[in-house]
Amino acid sequence: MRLQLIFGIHRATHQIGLFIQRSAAGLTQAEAHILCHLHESGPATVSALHQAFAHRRSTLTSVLDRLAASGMIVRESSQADRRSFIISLTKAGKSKAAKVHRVLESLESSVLQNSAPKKLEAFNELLHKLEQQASKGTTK
Amino acid sequence: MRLQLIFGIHRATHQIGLFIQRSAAGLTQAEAHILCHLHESGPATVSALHQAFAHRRSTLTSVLDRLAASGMIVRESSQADRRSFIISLTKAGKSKAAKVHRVLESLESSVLQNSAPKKLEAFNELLHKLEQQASKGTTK
DNA sequence: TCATTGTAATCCATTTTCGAAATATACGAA
DNA sequence: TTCGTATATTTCGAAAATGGATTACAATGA
Repeated sequence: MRLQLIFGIHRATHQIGLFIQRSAAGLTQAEAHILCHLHESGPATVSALHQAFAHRRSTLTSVLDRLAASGMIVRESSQADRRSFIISLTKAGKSKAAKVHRVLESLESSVLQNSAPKKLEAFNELLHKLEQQASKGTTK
Repeated sequence: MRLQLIFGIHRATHQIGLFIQRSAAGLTQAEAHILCHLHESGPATVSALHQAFAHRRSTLTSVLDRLAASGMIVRESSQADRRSFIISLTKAGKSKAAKVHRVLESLESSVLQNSAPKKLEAFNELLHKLEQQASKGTTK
């Protein structure tokens, strides 16, 4: 039997990475994603970003270090839980994030246009099931 | 507007990576994928693998180096085109590949079972469109 | 044939990602 | 309070991925 989901997802991920490189000069795929997430959902903790993308926490630390070094984000320690940091976009970060988000959005919409909503639904359903199954048995 | 496809794909990729680590001791996600591909489709050139997964060629070289070093694959230069190498599984590689393939297959089938074929179709359609759009404008 | 251009894959230096251990804070129970 | 355990994040060194230059071969046209 042929693997039908996994290979495609893997290839798509790489292709998206290449796309980001071409269109978002100077940003890593991870960096672009994080900026976009912050753009969409506002300030977030490292944990939240971890949940959103399933990077390793230490990977996130590096990515955030880079984004902070280039002035895109700031870390402020949360007063609700002083172990946590709240990551938020700087002015420069907001502008960059908006730009990248626009590009990715147009990529998505060019895929989704003329496509029945049912299809998107089915796509997300399978993807979600896959994530669940893959993370089954993981306590954390 | 919210990104609906890209984030999910990214997260799923990572999750699959974690899954592979847990179930295929000692293999990288990339290594596992390559073994599975060879298992499914038989000997292949580096280019073919490149097309299948969209890794950078230099990345593939490293991955293949590792797989060769651990005795999973061999490189034989192609006689049709002596610039190319044909990658094939060794005995040990075949056994490992079959094992990993079985695991990933069962992951997929647990996702696909009880799921209308239409859904898989829709999934692949969107994924394929996405790849196309993302690689648009790329000569190579 | 020769020169030119293109393709396949690798090598090396650099960047990114990661794992394990460490640091700091939170929280529940004795 | 004080201990023990759990959570949030970072640090640091190592492994993996990458970009650019390089080598080797192929293919085309004069």
